[in-house]
Amino acid sequence: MPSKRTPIPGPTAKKAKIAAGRRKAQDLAEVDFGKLPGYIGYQLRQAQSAVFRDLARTLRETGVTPGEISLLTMLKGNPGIKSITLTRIYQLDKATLSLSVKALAKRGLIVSTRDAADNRYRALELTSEGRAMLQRVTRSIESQERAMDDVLKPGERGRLLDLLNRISRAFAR
Amino acid sequence: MPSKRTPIPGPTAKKAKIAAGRRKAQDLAEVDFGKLPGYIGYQLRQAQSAVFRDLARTLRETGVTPGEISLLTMLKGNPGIKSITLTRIYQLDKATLSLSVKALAKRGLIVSTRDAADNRYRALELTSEGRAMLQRVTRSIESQERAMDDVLKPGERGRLLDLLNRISRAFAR
DNA sequence: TATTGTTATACTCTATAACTATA
DNA sequence: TATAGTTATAGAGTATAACAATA
Repeated sequence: MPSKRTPIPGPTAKKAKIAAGRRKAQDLAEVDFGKLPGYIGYQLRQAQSAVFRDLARTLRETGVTPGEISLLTMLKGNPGIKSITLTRIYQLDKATLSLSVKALAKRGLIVSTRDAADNRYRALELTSEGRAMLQRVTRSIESQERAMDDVLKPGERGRLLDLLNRISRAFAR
Repeated sequence: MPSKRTPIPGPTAKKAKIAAGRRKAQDLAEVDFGKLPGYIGYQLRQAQSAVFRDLARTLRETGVTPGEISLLTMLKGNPGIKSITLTRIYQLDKATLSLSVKALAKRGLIVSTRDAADNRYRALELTSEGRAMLQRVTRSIESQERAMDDVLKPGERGRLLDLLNRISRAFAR
């Protein structure tokens, strides 16, 4: 004899769940965001965090972060580049970059060798493993970029890049 | 009798410093960014971090972070809002939001009171100190937004907000 | 003295897991 | 059982300070 309340969600439970979902959506629709949506700073943060979250999901099993992809790409285009140059580009403290370099080196993706001309420097380079990894994660990046193109009309990608670039430069010191 | 090397930088030292500055700028100009500048994800991160850094500088003495400003604004427009609603909006774990709420409450900017109808909920509200603080930091936000308008042509703000919004929604799950 | 880089330490933001209280 | 919230803990990512090596 079945009990009045079955552990298997029946039609009633299912309906309740859908109703709860609607109620939540309704709650969110009623929320007043004030002036926030009109702030570029706010929309920038929302977009950046959505994109970052999505990419992190895709990259999870590679163990490479979006920031590390930038570093690997810079090393590919500029073999032998110095840490100090990268700190200037990304406005990072040299201690911060030193840790990233150490982590990438430990995983065998990059090597740092002493500069012959000036022994204070270390020349950073991709290993062949690093090059392979970069190729792999670049595919993820570019598939994400194509997903963005799906919500952009022709010409809008270029306009967005230009606008973002001008905002960056307005606050670069 | 003055030593050969004076601790006050003379014209020679000044020239050397300028030359070093030029050399650095030259180094940076020669860097190959590869495909990075063509990625929306990359430009988004650069812009967001430049804007965030600038705002953090302005807000330093208030002790309020950009994320906390969003929360305070939401509480102003939606007095009595529940934590759980905010976690859905900002895709944050309830534990993360609990810590933010605790920190703001400790500083006397918000209060959380038990909901009479359903005791599981806590209704969040601004205190008068919170309202005053929000007014103060909103001035910083809006002055930063005006600085952005300086690099935007008429109509571009609206277009940028729309583009960012579409990117956010493309990756919201 | 100035520059490059490393290490120790700490702070912020975030998540996961285990928990309590309530429905 | 499900939901709201808290606490403990841990992992990124970042900065500051002190240091060593080199110029």
